[in-house]
Order: sequence, then C-alpha cells, then structure tokens
Amino acid sequence: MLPLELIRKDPERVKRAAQLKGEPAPIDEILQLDEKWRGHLHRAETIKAEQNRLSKEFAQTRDPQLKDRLREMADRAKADLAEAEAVKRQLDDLLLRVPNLFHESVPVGESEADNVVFREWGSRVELGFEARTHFDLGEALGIMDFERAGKVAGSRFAFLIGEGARLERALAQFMLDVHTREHGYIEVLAPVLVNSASMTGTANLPKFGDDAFKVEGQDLWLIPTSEVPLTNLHRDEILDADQLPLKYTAYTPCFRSEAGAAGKDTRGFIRLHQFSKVEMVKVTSAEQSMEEFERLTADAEDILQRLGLHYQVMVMCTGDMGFAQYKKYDLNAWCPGLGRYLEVSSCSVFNDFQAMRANMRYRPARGAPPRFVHTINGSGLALTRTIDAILETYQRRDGTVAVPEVLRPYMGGLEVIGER
RNA sequence: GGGGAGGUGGCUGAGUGGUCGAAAGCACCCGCCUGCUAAGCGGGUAGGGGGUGUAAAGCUCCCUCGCAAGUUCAAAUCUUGUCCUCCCCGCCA
Repeated sequence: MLPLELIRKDPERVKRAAQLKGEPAPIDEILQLDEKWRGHLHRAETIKAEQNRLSKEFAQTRDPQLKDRLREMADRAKADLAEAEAVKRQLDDLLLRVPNLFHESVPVGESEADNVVFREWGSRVELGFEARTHFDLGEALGIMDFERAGKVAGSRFAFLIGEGARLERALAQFMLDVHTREHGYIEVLAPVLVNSASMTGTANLPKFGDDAFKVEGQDLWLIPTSEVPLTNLHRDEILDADQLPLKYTAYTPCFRSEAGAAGKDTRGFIRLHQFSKVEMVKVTSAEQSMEEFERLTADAEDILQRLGLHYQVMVMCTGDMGFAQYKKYDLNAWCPGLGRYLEVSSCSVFNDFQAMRANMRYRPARGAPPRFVHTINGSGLALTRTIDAILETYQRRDGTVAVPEVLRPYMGGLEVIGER
C-alpha cells in the first residue's frame, strides 16, 4: 500500500497514477476518514493522558470522589478510542485498495495493445513444414492428456504422462540448478497453502480473492504463485542491511480459478487451474531495487536463451501492468504451432508497496530507524508454457520432438521425445 | 484427536495488579583506560501512531509484553476465547 502521508500530501499525484492504471482509488474517502480518525484519536489521547496522570494520584490518595471521576473519564476515552479504531479499520481497508504508483519509465497506455517491445532475442524458427500445436503433438505422442484430466478433475486440468512428465521434471531441475548455482538464489520448498495475511501482503487480497481457490471453512488459500509464500517469508521482520538482497527461488504448483477468463485459451496446455512454475523473489533495499529488477529479468531470460527459445521482452504499459506493480516486464516465447507468443514469465518490481502491506523492513545502518524493503519477483519460468514453446519449436516433420541440448542430461540422455 | 507446558525487547531470560516499555546477562554502538588485542570502567541501544516543527533534529502525548475480548480508577501480571510453539499418548504419509 501507499503511505497515508503521501496521500495526505499529494492526493492528486496518487489519483493521476491510479487513473492511468485504469484502477479506481478511493482517495477522497480516505482523506475524509483520515481527518475523522485523527479527530477521535486526538480526543481519546487527551483524555487518556489526563486519566493516566490522575490515576497515579489516586494510587496515593484513594480519594473516592476521584475514583468516580476516573471511571467516567475511562468511559469517555474508551468511547472515542472505539470510534477512532472503527474509522481506522475502514481507512486501512480502503488503503489496501489504492493501486501502486508506477516508475517514470513505464509507457502510458490503456491496454495490452499499448505494451512496448523492449528487447528481442533470436528469431522465429523456420521449420520447413507446417507447425503443429503443442496439444496436437502432445496428444499424438501420448505425453499430454486433457480428456482424462477432464474426467478426473475437470476442465482446465491436464495430465503430463511419460516423457512429458519427465520433461517437466527436467525443466524444473534445470531452472533451479541455474538459478541456485549461477544466479545466486537460495532454493526454497514452500507451503502451497497460505493464510489471508500472506495473501494480503502480496496484494492478492482484498481485491483479487476471486482469482484464487480458498479452502472451505478455513483461513487457507491455494497459492496462485509461489511469490506469495516467498515474499511473505520475512513478513513482520526487521532485516539487517547486510542480508540484502535476499534472493529466493522455488518450484511449486500454482492454482488459479481463472474467473473471468471463460472461453479464453480453453484448448491446450496454456491456461490451467493448476500449473507449475519456478519462481524468483528478491528482497532489496530501496537503492538496489531497480537494478536488481533488471538482473532478475535477465536471469529469467538466461533460461530461455539456454533453451534456445525465441522471445520478446515487453514493457507493460500503465493500463496493463496491474494493481500492485511499479514496473513489469513480460517475457513472451514464440510458439510456431499456435502462431503467437505465450507469456512464460512476468517480472515485477513493487517498490515498498508489498513491504508496507507485509510489514517487512530493514535497518540501513546500526541504530538507524527501520525502512521498508523493496520486493521483486518473476517467473523463471512458468513450466507449462515453456513446455509448449519447446514442443512447438523443437518439433520434427514426423511428429517427434528433439530435446533441447541443455535438458538432455536431466532426461537420462534422451535426445528425442516419441522416437521408437 | 486426548493430556501437559509455554508464548516478554536483536537473542537468553526475570517479572503474578500501580513505583514496568520492562531486571539481569549476551550482542552491538560511543567514550575512558591500556604498546596492540583481550580484560576493566562509564554511558547508550524496541516498534508504531498523534500533536508541534519548512524539514532534519528536538519537544510532547498515546499505544504495543502472540492476537482478540473482558474485569478494574489502574493489566505483561486476573478472566475468557483464539492462534502458534514444545513435550507425552493415540493415529498417520
């Protein structure tokens, strides 16, 4: 969330940013409630101060008249305080609904169409024959099964079978190895069920609860991304400056209800209720964050390059970047069978927006007051869609698929999927 | 699931109604002392919020001893609920 202080001082700036993001922001209500809150608080505190003073006097004198007066003061202070707290709760709830500002380098725009190609690597593969889709290939090879997944779980689920399952495991291992051994991340195995406080910390709540699955009757949510447990790892902590930047990576399943995506990407291994992802999360100081954000994006790109997959780095425009993000890149990999780019990674920097929600701070120097950290995350990469890009890019005329060089050691030396 | 113990500052840990935001120790910081280091001596060091201040500083008040509610003029301390941790028994991958 944004500091209340900023909203008090420069409400117009916050309104403008929200407008360019296409997000509603209840700034005027916040300012009203803020004034109301401070009024009640001030009154309660004035009474309380007097009460504390007289209470000490009473301890000495035991004057029964004073006791009556104190009782009456306590009631008044309690009433004002209760009122102040009620208003503050409303205020806090509204604060959680104010979108983040954005970095000056973010292009202004309204929709996906206004995103900008920032960088490109490789080029569209020349197959020399008509490209098939990953689901066409996958089903023919017997490594993907959507129909039986529909029976067992429902629509938007999939089985990976045999060499398909092995391919995902190989990819996960490969990505984790590169990130831990070469990019300096610490591997984490995280809970995939988290509580509401964690969901609020990363800004998945209160606004986006409909996108996630909740466990009935319990304060537990299936994670939509391991960003949630990783970012919340240090919730309510004060870190030392020399611990920063903290860099974590985790391989987890992710669960999304895909509410509002009805009819979109219903075919194929693209938009599922459950998919796997290797995630990267960084916790940094304010000074480091933009640089670490670029590096994290490069770490994700490194995986795509080693896999030999053509991709574009898109800078998301204000209208498409999301509620919480300060700046966001999407990495889109080319899928010749689909004839379009698929988003295989999304890398974001949040400034202190998540840190304020999650109360994550660090001490810049010994004895110095704590400051909020900055948080960054990105997929490195989403496994399902990376599999799509691999199948479609490395397919051969006979419907088999070559295994990218770097994955072969992870697949027991297998060079071609589907060859018999 | 049943029984028991406990949650206090960066850490260890004392504190069972006011003199406690909190002893003591550790760690850390500043100073003194000493060829250097160690030891010793003195001082300092929780977080949040309101008001004041151009701001930094400062001043001042309020809140916080897992969380929530209650009793009381007054709660770390008493009551209830809740969450979490640990131990024993049962069950279980």
